[in-house]
Amino acid sequence: MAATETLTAERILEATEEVLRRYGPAKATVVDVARALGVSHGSVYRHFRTKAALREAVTERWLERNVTELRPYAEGPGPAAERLTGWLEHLFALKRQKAGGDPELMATFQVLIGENSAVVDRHVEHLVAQIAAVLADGVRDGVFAAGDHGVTATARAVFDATDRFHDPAHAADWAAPGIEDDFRAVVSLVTRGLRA
Amino acid sequence: MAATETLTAERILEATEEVLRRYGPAKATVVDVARALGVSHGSVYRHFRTKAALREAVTERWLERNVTELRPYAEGPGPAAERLTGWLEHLFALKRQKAGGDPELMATFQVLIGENSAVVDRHVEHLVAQIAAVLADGVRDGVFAAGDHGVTATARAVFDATDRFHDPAHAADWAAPGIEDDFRAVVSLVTRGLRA
DNA sequence: GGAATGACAAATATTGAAATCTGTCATCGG
DNA sequence: CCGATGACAGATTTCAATATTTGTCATTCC
Repeated sequence: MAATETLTAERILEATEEVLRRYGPAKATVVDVARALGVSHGSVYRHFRTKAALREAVTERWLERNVTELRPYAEGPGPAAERLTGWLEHLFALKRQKAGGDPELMATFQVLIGENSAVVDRHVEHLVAQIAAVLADGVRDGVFAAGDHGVTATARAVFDATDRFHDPAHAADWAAPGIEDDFRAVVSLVTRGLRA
Repeated sequence: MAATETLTAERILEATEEVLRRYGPAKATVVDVARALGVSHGSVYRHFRTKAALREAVTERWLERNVTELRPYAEGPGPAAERLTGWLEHLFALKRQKAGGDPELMATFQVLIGENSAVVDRHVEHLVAQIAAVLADGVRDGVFAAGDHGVTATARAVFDATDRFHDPAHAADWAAPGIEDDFRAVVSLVTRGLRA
């Protein structure tokens, strides 16, 4: 039906996301994706060497959106301390919203995450770099101390310390009552630890 | 063969642990446990109402050992700051050792953990209480600040912030190079955050 | 010429019948 | 009398036959 438009990697990725959303990671097949696009599955293989590569590309796209959403905090103006808490709160809110709003989609996402740890590692690098940018501003302004092992190591420590509030592995906890308090307590502990 | 000894809950738990170790969580059956003890499976049901209850008891025993191992840091003498880092390091070392030394056993353990979240929650309470005891000593001695929301909330924040280094969900990461540095960076950040 | 197709082999997943396991309980034996 | 037994029904798991999917490639079509 959509055979009029040319088949691009982008269109295949959109269809794949839709198929994953509808059937889940276990049942979504390349044939399903091709059917959704009204083409033969052979055509999909022209754009993606394997099913794994296709799923990896979807995962990458998905994660990339988070980085984009958080960029304002990393680059935006304002005091570094507020930008850091804003960044952490926004990340947690994003994740919680996704996990709470559509648990099945979150489960699908978690499977993809598990399949593509290399992609995830690269994504974590991006996020840590965003934290590091905020920390660097804070150090420059004298509100944060440069950590014992450099800003990047400290940024990673901030990311690791808040792991429970952004790692999909903990998504099941995010609906628990009191999780907000736990989050605030950790953020408070971490920001105290950063103070100059 | 061991039919001479009386059948106790304790002996059943030992046999169950052995069976779990040998066959893994998916294959370990109540019949296997009974066979290992040389009794009928009906006898096992005299001591544990269900297979789930049996597994829960094993999980509880397993976790209890950790609490015992860490008690010296919680109660022992010495400066609170050193006891805290010692406690955190010992916990991480314990977990890493188990995960690295016998990955299959760790996987088994992780399945049991997942099945028995109520038991795990109680166990976490115990661990947080141990941290809280150290923090309370530190506050008394003037080396730690009482957190904004009380010692227990702060203790939980310490536990949460170091989650990546004790939660079995992250066991796969514990063999990565640089994990030691990551751990030290988080502990450093946290202890800074606690200082009076 | 270059993108799209669909037949095909090998790998993977599904299915349903057979086997095993869980949990109960009437009976046994010390 | 009281713990242990094993036969049993219903639930779950296993296994092997069957069907689907993945990935390739010679051929088709624009």
